[in-house]
Amino acid sequence: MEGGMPRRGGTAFDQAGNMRARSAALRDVAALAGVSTMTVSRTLNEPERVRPDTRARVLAAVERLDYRPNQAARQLVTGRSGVLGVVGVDTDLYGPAATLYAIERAARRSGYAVDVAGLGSSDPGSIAEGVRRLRTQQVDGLIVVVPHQAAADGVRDLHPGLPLVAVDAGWGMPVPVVMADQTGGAARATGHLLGLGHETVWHISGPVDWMAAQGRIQGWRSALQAGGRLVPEVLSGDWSPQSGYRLGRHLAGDPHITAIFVANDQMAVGVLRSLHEAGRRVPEDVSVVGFDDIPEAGYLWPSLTTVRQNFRDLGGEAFRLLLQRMKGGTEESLKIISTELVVRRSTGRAP
Amino acid sequence: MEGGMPRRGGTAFDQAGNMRARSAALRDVAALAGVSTMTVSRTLNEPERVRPDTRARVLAAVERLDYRPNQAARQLVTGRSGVLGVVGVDTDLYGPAATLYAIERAARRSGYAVDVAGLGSSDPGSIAEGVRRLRTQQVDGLIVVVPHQAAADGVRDLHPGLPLVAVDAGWGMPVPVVMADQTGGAARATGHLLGLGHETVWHISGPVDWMAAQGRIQGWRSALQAGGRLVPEVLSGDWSPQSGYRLGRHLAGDPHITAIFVANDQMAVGVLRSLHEAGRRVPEDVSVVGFDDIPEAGYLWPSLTTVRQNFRDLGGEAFRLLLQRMKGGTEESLKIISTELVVRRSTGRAP
DNA sequence: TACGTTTCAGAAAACGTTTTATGGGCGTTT
DNA sequence: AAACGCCCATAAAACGTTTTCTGAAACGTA
Repeated sequence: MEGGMPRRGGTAFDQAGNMRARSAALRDVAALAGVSTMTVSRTLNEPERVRPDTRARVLAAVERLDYRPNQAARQLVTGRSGVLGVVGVDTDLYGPAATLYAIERAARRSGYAVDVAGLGSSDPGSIAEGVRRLRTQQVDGLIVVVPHQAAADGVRDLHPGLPLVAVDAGWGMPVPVVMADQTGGAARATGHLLGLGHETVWHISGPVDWMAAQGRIQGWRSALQAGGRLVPEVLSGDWSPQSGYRLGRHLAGDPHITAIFVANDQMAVGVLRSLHEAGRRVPEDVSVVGFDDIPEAGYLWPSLTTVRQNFRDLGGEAFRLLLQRMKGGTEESLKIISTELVVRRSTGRAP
Repeated sequence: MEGGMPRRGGTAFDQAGNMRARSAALRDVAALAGVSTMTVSRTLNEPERVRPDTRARVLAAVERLDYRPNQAARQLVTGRSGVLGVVGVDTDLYGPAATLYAIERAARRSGYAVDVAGLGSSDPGSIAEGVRRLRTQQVDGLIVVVPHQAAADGVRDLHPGLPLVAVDAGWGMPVPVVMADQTGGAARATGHLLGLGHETVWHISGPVDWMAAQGRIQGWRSALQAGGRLVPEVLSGDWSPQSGYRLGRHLAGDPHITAIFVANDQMAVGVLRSLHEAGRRVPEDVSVVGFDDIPEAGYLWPSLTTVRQNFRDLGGEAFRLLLQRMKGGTEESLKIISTELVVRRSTGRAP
């Protein structure tokens, strides 16, 4: 190798002799505009502090070279990456996906990028692993969407020193939490059915290690108890239509059962099906309420009475709280997103 | 301010006098282990090139200080960030969400982080903007999940110089493309209906500016033409159950229509509903086929015959192709993921 | 005109890692 | 016993930005 040219300050050529092997740096812009790198940096970050004509010259150079600041270099000195991490379960479920999109949208509006880390499972170890991955990426803040009890426990043990907000993690966490009003929604759903004259309401729940499942069970139970009703045994599914179908078949066989509150709409689809197969009409013989209000809910046959969760608000609030923490604020530490009962045709008066 | 201590090399104290205001750097580990920073770096990156006893000492120090490499610094010198960008439409639709998760999973397995950029709309400008955002984040490669025609056009104009793979973008792109076999799936669905004795098959499509919608229209049309059948006018929806319902009502009124191929399962839900309301039985009077095989499909009433897309494969292949490109390979440039007709109870012999 | 104040721009150091080049110790070969 | 390699470890430079400090010019006022 003969000598080699100095790397710093020289015009960039690639092996073939073409210009621009490496992309433009601050230095290149500065040279073209005839100013120092600092002036370029300032022009970009605090434009008002540089004289209009200088600014114009710099911006022209930026434009001409298609200059894009190197985030890594900036981050190295500022300590901020402009990236937010989102840890979530790796699932097709409507809720988590919708929440993720809402977070991303809110973050983007504020100029943050979003790094996602999916989790195969969600034991405390696995969630710690996800957090570790994102910390390695130097994220400025973290939103943990971990609806499992175990995961929530994992959140407690997390390394501090990084702003963090949990979504759906239940009460009593050492970090700010945003969650939908599962309990209230479930109670309203149950109350609605009781109000229609049903003796009691059966419940098909989600996996009991999910916070949301627990909240819905609790709301359902307390509504029954408030009305002095018998609290039937909880049937526990896994959120899938298939599990709804399977458990629904049990219930369909018992003619005394006239009202079912299902913990999510997907399982409700399976329940509706099992009732159809058993020849029990909805809502004439049996009333069904779901949870989530997935887009299909209003177009099932019959259309599904359900509890709507506003995932967009959920994600938006999670981001807002995180931003607050990142700025050092600490006012709010729990935000409950209200849920809404949407009455459609799958519920009717008790037979 | 009195003097101030030198920042470099000094032990880190915060204002209160506690240690570890800043997190451990290579230098700190090196000091503790009694070696140079380079030895630490090598221990972490090429462990076999350092003597076992030294290695042990270094690793102990790493452990003790809870050292995590600073990605920004590493990236600054290597030019690699270890981050992949995924730009996608900002939607709740099952397909895109499932694809994103599949990509994330595959990337994670290979040690890459994933940065997502949602798009409000997907005109060429908006997609260029999304790509720009991710380039700023110094991603090592880019997967563009942009099912719109307009977006696909936008991909053509993208800045080169960054490995890029498009998902669902159609043929003839200047970049590698991974897509599901929309056309074949639609043709099989249509052929299935014709095989059951139906005169012809009506089609409710997705928005015609979506590549997937175009592919399915084309498959449906060619299957009809191959059978010498009349090709009815295409009714175009927006993927939502509501639009399926609205368009379904038109078709439900015409007793000559006995077979409908719907471009996705969500719209099919709306179609089923409109048929029920009109008193037309499925499959006795009308047969319906959907597309996607969403989890609910098998539990609708009647269960829905549909074309299954393997989104996991789609995402996995997209990542594989991208990795290939990032390594400089250029063998494959088009990968078609096969689709599969799943026959259930919503299709039957022509009346 | 001289002085103090403000505004604008530049120089140098620093962020934490890897790349490249160099040096010392040790075993093997003649 | 000297010379040659090889392995292991180190020193210094470089990546591209911002922070901090310093200087010069421009402005207003006395």
